Amino acid sequence: MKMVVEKGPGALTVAALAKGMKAPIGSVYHRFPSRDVLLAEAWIRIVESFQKEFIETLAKDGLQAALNTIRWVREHPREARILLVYRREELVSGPWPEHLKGRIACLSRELDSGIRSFAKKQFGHAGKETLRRATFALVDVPLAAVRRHLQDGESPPAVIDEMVRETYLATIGSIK
Amino acid sequence: MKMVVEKGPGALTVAALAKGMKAPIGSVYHRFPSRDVLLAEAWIRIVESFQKEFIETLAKDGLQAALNTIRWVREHPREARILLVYRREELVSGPWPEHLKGRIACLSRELDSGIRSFAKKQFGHAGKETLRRATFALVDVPLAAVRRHLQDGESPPAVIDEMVRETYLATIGSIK
DNA sequence: TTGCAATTAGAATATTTGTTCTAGTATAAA
DNA sequence: TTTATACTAGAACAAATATTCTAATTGCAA
Repeated sequence: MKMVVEKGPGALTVAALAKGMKAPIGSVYHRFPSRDVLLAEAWIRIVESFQKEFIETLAKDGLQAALNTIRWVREHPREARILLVYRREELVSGPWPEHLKGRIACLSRELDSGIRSFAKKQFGHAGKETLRRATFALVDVPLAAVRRHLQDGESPPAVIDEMVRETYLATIGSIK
Repeated sequence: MKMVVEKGPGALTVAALAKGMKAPIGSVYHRFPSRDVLLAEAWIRIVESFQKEFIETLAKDGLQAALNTIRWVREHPREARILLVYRREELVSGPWPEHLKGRIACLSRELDSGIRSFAKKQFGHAGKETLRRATFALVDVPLAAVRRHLQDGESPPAVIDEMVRETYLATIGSIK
Protein backbone atom coordinates (compact mmCIF):
# COMPACT_ATOMS: atom_id res chain seq x y z
CA MET A 1 0.00 0.00 0.00
CA LYS A 2 2.82 2.36 0.80
CA MET A 3 4.31 1.80 -2.62
CA VAL A 4 1.02 2.25 -4.44
CA VAL A 5 0.36 5.49 -2.59
CA GLU A 6 3.81 6.88 -3.25
CA LYS A 7 4.54 5.72 -6.77
CA GLY A 8 1.21 4.65 -8.22
CA PRO A 9 -0.09 1.17 -8.99
CA GLY A 10 2.12 0.79 -12.04
CA ALA A 11 5.22 0.92 -9.88
CA LEU A 12 4.06 -2.02 -7.80
CA THR A 13 5.68 -4.77 -9.82
CA VAL A 14 6.01 -8.11 -8.09
CA ALA A 15 9.77 -7.73 -8.12
CA ALA A 16 9.58 -4.25 -6.59
CA LEU A 17 7.15 -5.44 -3.97
CA ALA A 18 9.38 -8.33 -3.02
CA LYS A 19 12.37 -6.05 -2.81
CA GLY A 20 10.47 -3.56 -0.68
CA MET A 21 9.48 -6.36 1.69
CA LYS A 22 13.03 -7.66 1.68
CA ALA A 23 11.62 -11.01 0.65
CA PRO A 24 12.14 -13.08 -2.46
CA ILE A 25 9.61 -13.10 -5.27
CA GLY A 26 8.82 -16.70 -4.43
CA SER A 27 7.49 -15.66 -1.05
CA VAL A 28 4.96 -13.37 -2.65
CA TYR A 29 3.69 -16.20 -4.80
CA HIS A 30 3.72 -18.52 -1.83
CA ARG A 31 0.96 -16.42 -0.26
CA PHE A 32 -0.87 -15.04 -3.26
CA PRO A 33 -1.65 -16.86 -6.47
CA SER A 34 -1.20 -13.70 -8.52
CA ARG A 35 -0.55 -10.01 -8.34
CA ASP A 36 -4.16 -9.36 -9.22
CA VAL A 37 -5.45 -11.35 -6.26
CA LEU A 38 -3.06 -9.58 -3.93
CA LEU A 39 -4.30 -6.18 -5.03
CA ALA A 40 -7.93 -7.25 -5.17
CA GLU A 41 -7.79 -8.41 -1.56
CA ALA A 42 -6.12 -5.21 -0.42
CA TRP A 43 -8.67 -3.12 -2.27
CA ILE A 44 -11.71 -4.95 -1.03
CA ARG A 45 -10.49 -4.75 2.55
CA ILE A 46 -10.25 -1.00 2.33
CA VAL A 47 -13.68 -0.63 0.77
CA GLU A 48 -15.23 -2.85 3.41
CA SER A 49 -13.70 -0.89 6.25
CA PHE A 50 -14.83 2.41 4.78
CA GLN A 51 -18.30 1.29 3.84
CA LYS A 52 -19.00 -0.34 7.19
CA GLU A 53 -18.66 3.01 8.96
CA PHE A 54 -20.58 4.78 6.25
CA ILE A 55 -23.58 2.44 6.36
CA GLU A 56 -23.70 2.47 10.14
CA THR A 57 -23.68 6.23 10.28
CA LEU A 58 -26.16 6.54 7.45
CA ALA A 59 -28.66 4.43 9.39
CA LYS A 60 -28.69 7.17 12.01
CA ASP A 61 -28.21 10.38 10.08
CA GLY A 62 -27.62 11.29 6.43
CA LEU A 63 -25.65 14.46 6.94
CA GLN A 64 -23.43 12.77 9.49
CA ALA A 65 -22.70 10.01 6.99
CA ALA A 66 -21.65 12.54 4.36
CA LEU A 67 -19.41 14.35 6.81
CA ASN A 68 -18.05 11.10 8.18
CA THR A 69 -16.64 10.33 4.75
CA ILE A 70 -14.44 13.40 5.02
CA ARG A 71 -13.38 12.44 8.53
CA TRP A 72 -12.50 8.92 7.36
CA VAL A 73 -10.35 10.34 4.59
CA ARG A 74 -8.51 12.55 7.06
CA GLU A 75 -7.87 9.59 9.33
CA HIS A 76 -6.89 7.14 6.62
CA PRO A 77 -5.08 9.19 4.00
CA ARG A 78 -3.26 6.19 2.59
CA GLU A 79 -6.33 4.02 2.17
CA ALA A 80 -8.32 6.97 0.88
CA ARG A 81 -5.79 7.63 -1.82
CA ILE A 82 -5.91 4.07 -3.01
CA LEU A 83 -9.68 4.13 -3.09
CA LEU A 84 -10.28 7.55 -4.56
CA VAL A 85 -7.34 8.51 -6.72
CA TYR A 86 -6.92 5.40 -8.84
CA ARG A 87 -9.50 3.53 -10.84
CA ARG A 88 -10.23 0.10 -9.55
CA GLU A 89 -9.18 -1.34 -12.89
CA GLU A 90 -5.76 0.18 -12.46
CA LEU A 91 -5.21 -1.97 -9.42
CA VAL A 92 -7.03 -5.12 -10.45
CA SER A 93 -6.63 -5.39 -14.18
CA GLY A 94 -8.19 -8.77 -14.89
CA PRO A 95 -11.60 -10.09 -13.88
CA TRP A 96 -12.36 -10.46 -10.18
CA PRO A 97 -10.92 -13.54 -8.53
CA GLU A 98 -13.71 -16.07 -8.05
CA HIS A 99 -13.37 -16.20 -4.27
CA LEU A 100 -13.97 -12.45 -3.93
CA LYS A 101 -17.02 -12.14 -6.12
CA GLY A 102 -19.33 -12.78 -3.20
CA ARG A 103 -17.83 -10.01 -1.11
CA ILE A 104 -17.97 -7.57 -4.00
CA ALA A 105 -21.60 -8.32 -4.67
CA CYS A 106 -22.37 -7.96 -0.99
CA LEU A 107 -20.73 -4.54 -0.82
CA SER A 108 -22.70 -3.20 -3.70
CA ARG A 109 -25.96 -4.64 -2.37
CA GLU A 110 -25.32 -3.18 1.07
CA LEU A 111 -24.67 0.29 -0.26
CA ASP A 112 -27.76 0.16 -2.41
CA SER A 113 -30.02 -0.95 0.38
CA GLY A 114 -28.45 1.50 2.83
CA ILE A 115 -29.30 4.42 0.60
CA ARG A 116 -32.72 2.99 -0.17
CA SER A 117 -33.55 2.65 3.53
CA PHE A 118 -32.35 6.17 4.12
CA ALA A 119 -34.64 7.47 1.40
CA LYS A 120 -37.64 5.54 2.68
CA LYS A 121 -37.09 6.65 6.24
CA GLN A 122 -36.48 10.27 5.31
CA PHE A 123 -39.04 10.78 2.56
CA GLY A 124 -41.35 7.79 2.75
CA HIS A 125 -40.45 6.66 -0.76
CA ALA A 126 -37.44 5.69 -2.86
CA GLY A 127 -38.18 6.63 -6.46
CA LYS A 128 -35.47 6.82 -9.07
CA GLU A 129 -35.02 10.55 -8.77
CA THR A 130 -34.98 10.53 -5.00
CA LEU A 131 -32.31 7.83 -5.00
CA ARG A 132 -30.22 9.82 -7.42
CA ARG A 133 -30.43 12.89 -5.23
CA ALA A 134 -29.54 10.89 -2.16
CA THR A 135 -26.57 9.26 -3.87
CA PHE A 136 -25.40 12.63 -5.09
CA ALA A 137 -25.51 14.28 -1.68
CA LEU A 138 -24.32 11.29 0.32
CA VAL A 139 -21.67 9.82 -1.93
CA ASP A 140 -20.72 11.79 -5.01
CA VAL A 141 -20.30 15.22 -3.51
CA PRO A 142 -18.27 14.23 -0.44
CA LEU A 143 -15.94 12.13 -2.57
CA ALA A 144 -15.52 14.87 -5.15
CA ALA A 145 -14.83 17.43 -2.46
CA VAL A 146 -12.06 15.33 -1.09
CA ARG A 147 -10.51 13.92 -4.26
CA ARG A 148 -8.64 17.01 -5.42
CA HIS A 149 -6.80 17.25 -2.12
CA LEU A 150 -5.95 13.56 -2.01
CA GLN A 151 -4.40 13.90 -5.42
CA ASP A 152 -2.14 16.63 -4.10
CA GLY A 153 -1.35 14.53 -1.06
CA GLU A 154 -2.99 17.04 1.27
CA SER A 155 -5.51 16.61 4.02
CA PRO A 156 -8.93 18.02 3.12
CA PRO A 157 -9.25 21.55 4.55
CA ALA A 158 -12.05 22.58 6.89
CA VAL A 159 -14.09 24.50 4.30
CA ILE A 160 -14.98 21.21 2.74
CA ASP A 161 -17.12 20.20 5.65
CA GLU A 162 -19.12 23.39 5.31
CA MET A 163 -19.59 22.96 1.59
CA VAL A 164 -20.67 19.36 1.90
CA ARG A 165 -23.14 20.36 4.59
CA GLU A 166 -24.57 23.18 2.47
CA THR A 167 -24.80 20.94 -0.56
CA TYR A 168 -26.47 18.24 1.45
CA LEU A 169 -29.11 20.56 2.80
CA ALA A 170 -29.77 22.08 -0.60
CA THR A 171 -30.00 18.77 -2.45
CA ILE A 172 -31.85 16.73 0.12
CA GLY A 173 -34.02 19.65 1.10
CA SER A 174 -35.45 19.79 -2.41
CA ILE A 175 -36.89 16.28 -2.16
CA LYS A 176 -40.62 16.30 -1.60
CA MET B 1 -10.73 7.48 -29.36
CA LYS B 2 -13.38 4.96 -30.21
CA MET B 3 -11.20 2.15 -28.97
CA VAL B 4 -10.25 3.91 -25.76
CA VAL B 5 -13.89 4.64 -25.01
CA GLU B 6 -15.02 1.10 -25.71
CA LYS B 7 -12.19 -0.98 -24.33
CA GLY B 8 -10.19 1.34 -22.10
CA PRO B 9 -6.76 2.85 -22.66
CA GLY B 10 -4.98 -0.43 -21.97
CA ALA B 11 -6.58 -1.97 -25.03
CA LEU B 12 -5.18 0.69 -27.31
CA THR B 13 -1.93 -1.02 -28.24
CA VAL B 14 -0.17 0.34 -31.26
CA ALA B 15 -0.83 -2.92 -33.07
CA ALA B 16 -4.54 -2.81 -32.22
CA LEU B 17 -4.76 0.80 -33.28
CA ALA B 18 -3.10 0.06 -36.59
CA LYS B 19 -5.40 -2.87 -37.18
CA GLY B 20 -8.45 -0.81 -36.30
CA MET B 21 -7.36 1.83 -38.80
CA LYS B 22 -6.61 -0.86 -41.36
CA ALA B 23 -3.14 0.61 -41.62
CA PRO B 24 0.24 -0.89 -40.89
CA ILE B 25 2.08 -0.15 -37.66
CA GLY B 26 4.65 1.76 -39.63
CA SER B 27 2.03 4.31 -40.67
CA VAL B 28 1.29 5.11 -37.05
CA TYR B 29 4.94 5.78 -36.40
CA HIS B 30 5.19 7.75 -39.59
CA ARG B 31 2.87 10.35 -38.07
CA PHE B 32 3.61 10.06 -34.36
CA PRO B 33 6.97 9.53 -32.72
CA SER B 34 5.45 7.41 -29.97
CA ARG B 35 2.21 6.10 -28.54
CA ASP B 36 2.51 8.54 -25.66
CA VAL B 37 2.69 11.55 -27.96
CA LEU B 38 -0.31 10.31 -29.92
CA LEU B 39 -2.42 10.02 -26.77
CA ALA B 40 -1.08 13.23 -25.28
CA GLU B 41 -2.11 15.17 -28.37
CA ALA B 42 -5.54 13.60 -28.42
CA TRP B 43 -6.01 14.34 -24.74
CA ILE B 44 -4.87 17.92 -24.88
CA ARG B 45 -7.10 18.63 -27.84
CA ILE B 46 -10.14 17.47 -25.92
CA VAL B 47 -9.26 19.48 -22.84
CA GLU B 48 -8.69 22.59 -24.90
CA SER B 49 -12.01 22.28 -26.65
CA PHE B 50 -13.84 21.74 -23.40
CA GLN B 51 -12.06 24.44 -21.46
CA LYS B 52 -12.46 27.05 -24.15
CA GLU B 53 -16.23 26.89 -23.86
CA PHE B 54 -16.05 26.74 -20.10
CA ILE B 55 -13.88 29.83 -19.73
CA GLU B 56 -15.92 31.82 -22.22
CA THR B 57 -19.15 31.02 -20.44
CA LEU B 58 -17.61 31.61 -17.04
CA ALA B 59 -16.67 35.15 -18.04
CA LYS B 60 -20.38 35.88 -18.43
CA ASP B 61 -22.04 33.76 -15.77
CA GLY B 62 -20.89 31.23 -13.18
CA LEU B 63 -24.01 29.13 -13.00
CA GLN B 64 -24.19 28.94 -16.77
CA ALA B 65 -20.60 27.69 -16.85
CA ALA B 66 -21.40 24.94 -14.37
CA LEU B 67 -24.46 23.88 -16.35
CA ASN B 68 -22.63 24.16 -19.61
CA THR B 69 -20.27 21.45 -18.45
CA ILE B 70 -23.18 19.04 -18.29
CA ARG B 71 -24.37 20.10 -21.71
CA TRP B 72 -20.90 19.59 -23.15
CA VAL B 73 -20.80 16.09 -21.73
CA ARG B 74 -24.15 15.26 -23.29
CA GLU B 75 -22.98 16.54 -26.65
CA HIS B 76 -19.55 14.93 -26.55
CA PRO B 77 -20.02 11.63 -24.73
CA ARG B 78 -16.92 10.09 -26.24
CA GLU B 79 -14.59 12.95 -25.42
CA ALA B 80 -16.17 13.31 -22.00
CA ARG B 81 -15.49 9.69 -21.18
CA ILE B 82 -11.86 10.02 -22.11
CA LEU B 83 -11.51 13.13 -20.01
CA LEU B 84 -13.49 12.11 -16.96
CA VAL B 85 -13.40 8.35 -16.59
CA TYR B 86 -9.69 7.66 -16.95
CA ARG B 87 -6.80 9.24 -15.16
CA ARG B 88 -4.59 11.29 -17.37
CA GLU B 89 -1.65 9.07 -16.40
CA GLU B 90 -3.49 6.07 -17.78
CA LEU B 91 -3.41 7.63 -21.21
CA VAL B 92 -0.04 9.35 -21.13
CA SER B 93 2.18 7.23 -18.96
CA GLY B 94 5.53 8.93 -19.35
CA PRO B 95 6.44 12.59 -18.90
CA TRP B 96 4.77 15.15 -21.15
CA PRO B 97 6.30 15.49 -24.61
CA GLU B 98 8.39 18.63 -24.70
CA HIS B 99 6.41 20.28 -27.51
CA LEU B 100 3.16 20.08 -25.49
CA LYS B 101 4.41 21.47 -22.21
CA GLY B 102 3.57 24.98 -23.26
CA ARG B 103 -0.01 24.15 -24.07
CA ILE B 104 -0.47 22.26 -20.81
CA ALA B 105 0.88 25.14 -18.77
CA CYS B 106 -1.35 27.53 -20.67
CA LEU B 107 -4.44 25.47 -19.95
CA SER B 108 -3.81 25.36 -16.27
CA ARG B 109 -3.00 29.08 -16.12
CA GLU B 110 -6.15 29.93 -18.05
CA LEU B 111 -8.38 27.93 -15.76
CA ASP B 112 -6.80 29.47 -12.71
CA SER B 113 -7.18 32.99 -13.93
CA GLY B 114 -10.69 32.35 -15.20
CA ILE B 115 -11.83 31.29 -11.77
CA ARG B 116 -9.90 34.09 -10.13
CA SER B 117 -11.52 36.70 -12.35
CA PHE B 118 -14.90 35.21 -11.63
CA ALA B 119 -14.31 35.49 -7.89
CA LYS B 120 -13.08 39.05 -8.12
CA LYS B 121 -15.97 40.14 -10.27
CA GLN B 122 -18.56 38.35 -8.17
CA PHE B 123 -17.24 39.00 -4.66
CA GLY B 124 -14.64 41.69 -5.03
CA HIS B 125 -11.88 39.43 -3.72
CA ALA B 126 -10.22 36.08 -4.40
CA GLY B 127 -9.00 34.68 -1.09
CA LYS B 128 -8.01 31.07 -0.69
CA GLU B 129 -11.33 30.00 0.73
CA THR B 130 -13.36 31.86 -1.86
CA LEU B 131 -11.35 30.23 -4.63
CA ARG B 132 -11.91 26.82 -3.13
CA ARG B 133 -15.63 27.40 -2.97
CA ALA B 134 -15.72 28.64 -6.53
CA THR B 135 -13.73 25.68 -7.78
CA PHE B 136 -16.00 23.33 -5.92
CA ALA B 137 -19.21 24.76 -7.33
CA LEU B 138 -17.90 25.43 -10.82
CA VAL B 139 -15.71 22.42 -11.47
CA ASP B 140 -15.77 19.64 -8.90
CA VAL B 141 -19.51 19.27 -8.44
CA PRO B 142 -20.54 19.33 -12.10
CA LEU B 143 -17.86 16.79 -12.96
CA ALA B 144 -18.79 14.53 -10.07
CA ALA B 145 -22.45 14.72 -10.99
CA VAL B 146 -21.70 13.56 -14.46
CA ARG B 147 -18.98 11.00 -13.85
CA ARG B 148 -21.11 8.15 -12.52
CA HIS B 149 -23.26 8.22 -15.64
CA LEU B 150 -20.32 8.40 -18.00
CA GLN B 151 -18.90 5.31 -16.37
CA ASP B 152 -22.11 3.45 -17.10
CA GLY B 153 -22.09 4.79 -20.64
CA GLU B 154 -25.30 6.75 -20.07
CA SER B 155 -26.19 10.33 -20.81
CA PRO B 156 -26.54 12.44 -17.64
CA PRO B 157 -30.24 12.62 -16.67
CA ALA B 158 -32.07 15.89 -16.24
CA VAL B 159 -32.09 15.87 -12.42
CA ILE B 160 -28.42 16.58 -12.53
CA ASP B 161 -28.94 20.05 -13.86
CA GLU B 162 -31.21 20.85 -10.95
CA MET B 163 -28.80 19.48 -8.39
CA VAL B 164 -25.87 21.35 -9.83
CA ARG B 165 -27.91 24.52 -9.79
CA GLU B 166 -28.97 24.03 -6.19
CA THR B 167 -25.45 23.23 -5.15
CA TYR B 168 -24.11 26.22 -6.95
CA LEU B 169 -26.52 28.60 -5.28
CA ALA B 170 -25.88 27.09 -1.85
CA THR B 171 -22.10 27.11 -2.14
CA ILE B 172 -21.59 30.40 -3.91
CA GLY B 173 -24.35 32.06 -1.93
CA SER B 174 -22.42 31.47 1.29
CA ILE B 175 -19.49 33.59 0.15
CA LYS B 176 -19.45 36.98 1.78
C1' DT C 1 16.48 -36.59 16.45
C1' DT C 2 13.51 -37.23 12.53
C1' DG C 3 10.51 -35.99 9.17
C1' DC C 4 7.15 -33.02 7.14
C1' DA C 5 5.42 -28.76 5.83
C1' DA C 6 6.30 -24.04 5.21
C1' DT C 7 9.23 -20.88 3.30
C1' DT C 8 13.21 -18.97 0.96
C1' DA C 9 15.89 -17.94 -3.27
C1' DG C 10 16.22 -16.29 -7.54
C1' DA C 11 17.26 -17.99 -12.11
C1' DA C 12 14.68 -19.23 -16.14
C1' DT C 13 10.55 -18.72 -18.88
C1' DA C 14 6.81 -16.81 -21.43
C1' DT C 15 4.30 -13.16 -23.00
C1' DT C 16 3.07 -8.84 -24.17
C1' DT C 17 3.99 -4.67 -26.47
C1' DG C 18 6.39 -0.37 -27.91
C1' DT C 19 9.72 0.71 -31.29
C1' DT C 20 12.96 0.22 -35.18
C1' DC C 21 14.44 -1.13 -39.66
C1' DT C 22 14.62 -2.04 -44.37
C1' DA C 23 12.63 -2.62 -48.66
C1' DG C 24 9.12 -1.66 -51.53
C1' DT C 25 5.16 1.38 -53.61
C1' DA C 26 2.34 5.33 -54.67
C1' DT C 27 1.91 10.16 -55.78
C1' DA C 28 2.61 14.50 -57.55
C1' DA C 29 5.48 18.11 -59.22
C1' DA C 30 9.03 19.44 -62.70
C1' DT D 1 9.43 10.59 -67.87
C1' DT D 2 11.98 11.51 -63.98
C1' DT D 3 12.60 12.10 -59.34
C1' DA D 4 11.89 13.02 -54.67
C1' DT D 5 8.95 12.64 -50.97
C1' DA D 6 5.41 10.51 -48.51
C1' DC D 7 3.69 6.40 -47.25
C1' DT D 8 2.98 1.25 -46.84
C1' DA D 9 4.29 -3.26 -44.97
C1' DG D 10 5.31 -6.08 -41.48
C1' DA D 11 9.16 -8.73 -39.79
C1' DA D 12 12.59 -8.26 -36.29
C1' DC D 13 14.08 -6.33 -31.94
C1' DA D 14 14.22 -4.94 -27.17
C1' DA D 15 12.48 -4.20 -22.74
C1' DA D 16 9.50 -4.96 -19.11
C1' DT D 17 7.36 -7.98 -16.12
C1' DA D 18 4.14 -11.70 -14.38
C1' DT D 19 4.72 -16.38 -13.44
C1' DT D 20 6.91 -20.94 -12.89
C1' DC D 21 10.26 -24.10 -11.30
C1' DT D 22 13.57 -26.52 -8.69
C1' DA D 23 16.71 -26.86 -5.09
C1' DA D 24 17.91 -25.41 -0.66
C1' DT D 25 16.69 -24.11 4.12
C1' DT D 26 14.05 -23.42 8.23
C1' DG D 27 10.90 -24.35 11.92
C1' DC D 28 8.09 -27.23 14.41
C1' DA D 29 5.65 -31.37 16.07
C1' DA D 30 6.09 -36.17 17.25
